[in-house]
Amino acid sequence: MSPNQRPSLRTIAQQLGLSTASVSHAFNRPDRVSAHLRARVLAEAARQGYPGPDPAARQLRRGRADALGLVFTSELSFAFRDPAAVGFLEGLARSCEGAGLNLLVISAQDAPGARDVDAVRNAVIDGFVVYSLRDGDPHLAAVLERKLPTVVVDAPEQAGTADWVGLDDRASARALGEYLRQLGHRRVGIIIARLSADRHCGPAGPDRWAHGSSSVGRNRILGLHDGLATPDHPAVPVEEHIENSPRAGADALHALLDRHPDLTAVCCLSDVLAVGALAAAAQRGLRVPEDLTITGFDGIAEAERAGI
Amino acid sequence: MSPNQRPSLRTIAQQLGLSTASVSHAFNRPDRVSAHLRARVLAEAARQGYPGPDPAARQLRRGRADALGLVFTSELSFAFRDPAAVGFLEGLARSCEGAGLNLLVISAQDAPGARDVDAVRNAVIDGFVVYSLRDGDPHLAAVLERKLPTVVVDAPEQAGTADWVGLDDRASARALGEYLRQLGHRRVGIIIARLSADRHCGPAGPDRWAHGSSSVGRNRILGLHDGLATPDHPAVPVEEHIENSPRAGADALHALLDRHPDLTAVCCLSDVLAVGALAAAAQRGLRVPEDLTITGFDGIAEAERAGI
DNA sequence: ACTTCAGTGTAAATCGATTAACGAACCGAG
DNA sequence: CTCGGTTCGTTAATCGATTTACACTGAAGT
Repeated sequence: MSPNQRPSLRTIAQQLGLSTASVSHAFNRPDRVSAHLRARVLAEAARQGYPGPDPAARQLRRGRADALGLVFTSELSFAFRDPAAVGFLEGLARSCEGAGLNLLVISAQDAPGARDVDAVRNAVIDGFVVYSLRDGDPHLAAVLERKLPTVVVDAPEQAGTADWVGLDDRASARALGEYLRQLGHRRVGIIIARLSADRHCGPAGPDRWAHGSSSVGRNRILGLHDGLATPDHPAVPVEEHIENSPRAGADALHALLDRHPDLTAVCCLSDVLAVGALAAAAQRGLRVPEDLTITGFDGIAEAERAGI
Repeated sequence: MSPNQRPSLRTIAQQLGLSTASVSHAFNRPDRVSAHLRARVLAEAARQGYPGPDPAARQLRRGRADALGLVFTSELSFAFRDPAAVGFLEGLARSCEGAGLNLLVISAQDAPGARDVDAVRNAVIDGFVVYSLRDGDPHLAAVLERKLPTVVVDAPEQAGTADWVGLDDRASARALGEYLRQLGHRRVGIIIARLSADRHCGPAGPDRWAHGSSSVGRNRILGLHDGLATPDHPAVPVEEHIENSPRAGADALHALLDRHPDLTAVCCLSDVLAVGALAAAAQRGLRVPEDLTITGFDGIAEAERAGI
């Protein structure tokens, strides 16, 4: 009634001398009111500049938000640059569209904590998708507390009550290792990004990767080891870099070859790294695969183009 | 009380013989209740498995959702592949983190309509950011209907009551055109992606680009024209491609040069296109910039790397 | 004994909508 | 004239929390 009041179902109903129920029906259940009434309601709504039923109120009453929360890797910047992650995001976005769901992106920074976990607590959504978090990330705990339907993608594998999807990284890496072994490779190196939350950059020993907080990375290394290591040849050298990017792959390849000039193959544990490693190999005058074999991991388009 | 009821402030209050107000305070205003009471409440909450105050209810009462809606270009797939868009997304995500806001991504498909605009209608958010939509996109209308604070980025420029940020595309393109002219270029071509919603692929005449539904593209072409065209030299040939990708840039360059072998310079209206065009030029055995000048637009990292 | 005040907790209105269940009017059929 | 069946609308409970007053209890001040 009062002119400066924000319009709502009630203001419309009052103005028209109707019940809010009728107005609600006019919006949501056209078949349950007469065409005439509906027209009157819509007209009055337009007159008052009513934006339609308030989503928050509706969500409270209906108990569903028509939105999904995606808890995404800490470094959004790197995430967006990683075609594997982008591919996943794209697919998810597409499915959501199909299902009429919105997508709420929650980035899981490593930061202090409180503020950020709040994002998980306050998200108005019906369920969570958790993408590739590190072991023990507090966001996952916060997610589980919400008791909403949840799917964990890739990592961490121990996600409590939540559903999990992902590759069997260890088995596939082992297959790759065995294949390389069959090809005759005996001295193989590994390049990987961000085993753990700290910003280590350089060689990583077994103690480090066995306890890294990225289960994906850990499993891929372990798998390669399963496939490659034998009594007659020692631990596989691992080169770690903080970034997952072509540049990082290149830097790491140089570092690795400087330290182990005798390697005949290098496994990059993501395609993005492999792209950089290829470039670095070329720069060193190495022919691939004659002088050096390089492998990737993921199956992204860029990699195909680069001929990995 | 009843054992199978979902926990809420009230179930906790009842169990403890308190008022819901006290329980609410225990959660949000620790200083307004005694430490003892607070502890009891928290304990009971844990016992019942209470996930904390319901975000939807809180949002209804408080009137704010702590979330921003981003209405994003139709083709999410391309959007994610365009470093310019990704850069924007990343920056926005970062700012939201800083402000304690969540980010709700709403993709604006071209599709049928109804279903999709609903996403805009149902989004539980405090404000909109609209990124680079085509003129007349129904999503923008839906956004404006919500009467929330809104910022339109890049396009469309005529955004009604909403705020707008973006480049002065026309002026910067003109500057580029004039610069090329000074360098002595007289025969210049243009490569651009998606002037309009239809899937046109090939040469685009003035009639087409003057009425294209992408104001960004239109302005850049018009600006180049301002800077390049003179009485003694006719309209600048424009080659359009449906995609904004390196491959598209390459295809377009071939098409353009096949049709106009005498061009001395080609302006790609996005860096992504330019990257592809560079590759295509190399493939044709053209040296850049000796035989052919190629320009980009955006300032993305990949472009710098490619030496544009 | 009479304010006054600090410390704690409560009552109750409210945010804006949805939805079962019900009632009134009307209509042709028996 | 009455009965069963539609059609159109309303009543009222409810979703789960927030927040402004206000009430109560002791203790301290005068």
